[in-house]
Amino acid sequence: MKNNPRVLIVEDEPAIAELVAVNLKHAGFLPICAEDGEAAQRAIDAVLPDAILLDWMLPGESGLSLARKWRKNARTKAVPILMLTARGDEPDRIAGLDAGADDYLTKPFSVQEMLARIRAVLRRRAPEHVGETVSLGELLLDAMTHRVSYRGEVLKVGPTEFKLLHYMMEHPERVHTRTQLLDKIWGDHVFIEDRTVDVHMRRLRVALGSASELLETVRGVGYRMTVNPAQG
Amino acid sequence: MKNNPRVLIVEDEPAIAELVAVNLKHAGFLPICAEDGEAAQRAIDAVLPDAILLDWMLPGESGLSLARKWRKNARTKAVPILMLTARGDEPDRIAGLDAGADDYLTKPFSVQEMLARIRAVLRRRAPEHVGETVSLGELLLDAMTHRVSYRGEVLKVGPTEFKLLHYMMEHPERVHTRTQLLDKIWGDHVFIEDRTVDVHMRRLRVALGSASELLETVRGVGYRMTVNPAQG
DNA sequence: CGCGGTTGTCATGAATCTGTAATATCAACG
DNA sequence: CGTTGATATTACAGATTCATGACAACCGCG
Repeated sequence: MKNNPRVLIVEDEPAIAELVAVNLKHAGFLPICAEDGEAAQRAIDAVLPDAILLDWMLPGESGLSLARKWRKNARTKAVPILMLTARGDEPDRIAGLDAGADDYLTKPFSVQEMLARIRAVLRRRAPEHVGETVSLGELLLDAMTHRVSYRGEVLKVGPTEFKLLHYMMEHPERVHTRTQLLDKIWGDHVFIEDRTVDVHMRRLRVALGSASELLETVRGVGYRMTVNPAQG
Repeated sequence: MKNNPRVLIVEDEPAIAELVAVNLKHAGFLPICAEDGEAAQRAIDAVLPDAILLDWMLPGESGLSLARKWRKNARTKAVPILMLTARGDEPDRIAGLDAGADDYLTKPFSVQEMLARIRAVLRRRAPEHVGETVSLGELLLDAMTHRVSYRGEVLKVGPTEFKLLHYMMEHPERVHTRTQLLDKIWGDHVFIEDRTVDVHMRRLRVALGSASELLETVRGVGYRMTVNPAQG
């Protein structure tokens, strides 16, 4: 229930974007909206989504072009792309799939169909995505190899700090109270001081080096990982 | 703060029961005592508690047996049970957890630990409270990420001011008296000067910057948040 | 056993927050 | 206008909360 799949919606028509977002949220996804290629790129740079709903017609860079670009990039290569097209004719479809789209939807489409197809591409990718790498901005964490890197530099992170980081990177932008973190990372049966979390945060910060700016303290509440650290 | 969790204490030793009850009450719980299985059953029949502290050794029916019984009953099935045992050895622990206990405490136990474990089992059962994001015009407040923004700009808001803002944004276009705000945000039991609210409103306004125009003073009554501020 | 590494706790000081009171402004009304 | 009651602003001491460094217990391993 926790790790709702992030679905990036790239759509310039606010009405459609909103409609899709509402339905996705209702279906247990975490929709993120972008009105053009630039905004979409920013969103992807921030947090890698689990799937992308990409409109064919966009102001500026076309959906086709974006799909090609993301397919080339190592980081985004594996993210499934669903093209949204107003036209259903063969040439466009071919072009879209050719550019690297995993599937396509013809407007107008039924909400049910959209959800079904998103689930399908996620299932298809699921095996290779399980326990793979999480990213937050330029910070990468690979659960398999148990490695963390920032801007290419490999960081040495202790066991507990790794688990902390992993959990927080899987739930970015969200404030976690000390108690919540204890429950999730240590287990809710252990009896540990809340303040101990502070110490581990400190250790994590030291390990992260300059990447520690992504880890914010929210006074009176807890901690948060963010792509957009408040500039001091 | 009204709905203090009810904790049923099933313990035949009056001294221990009393000690536990006092500490629970002090920690914001509503303790209910029962000296044996029969009394406990009556208490449960009366009002279903939120958690049960169950002594292992009891006159009459044993704690183990009671736990099993309650676990079978549909009404009490979901109530978390914490076993109190004098012995800490493995067999007892296994038997206790096997009978359906959620956790166990070995006497003598620290009050802090007891409280922590009770809170833990309550949290475990409690639904994950999700913070919704509230908006008022271009002012956004996200409880989940604990962030406030106005026209895209992220604002730094202190703890109390955040709570104030959150509450007032959830009830916009409505005047709140100082007393009402004290009740809702500080809690209806604290004794604080009405005028203190003024100071926090001032702090909130400073934090809001230009967004402070959405926060109006209603002379002689209190404060109000509105989308349509009266023109100066 | 000793060793390096990890873990939870604590003491301390710095940073920030809080409630109150004193003072300055303001708005309404005669 | 000037009075008056209410609100805004400022200053401040006490209280919280957090960061940090130190430390002892612990663990796995040679």
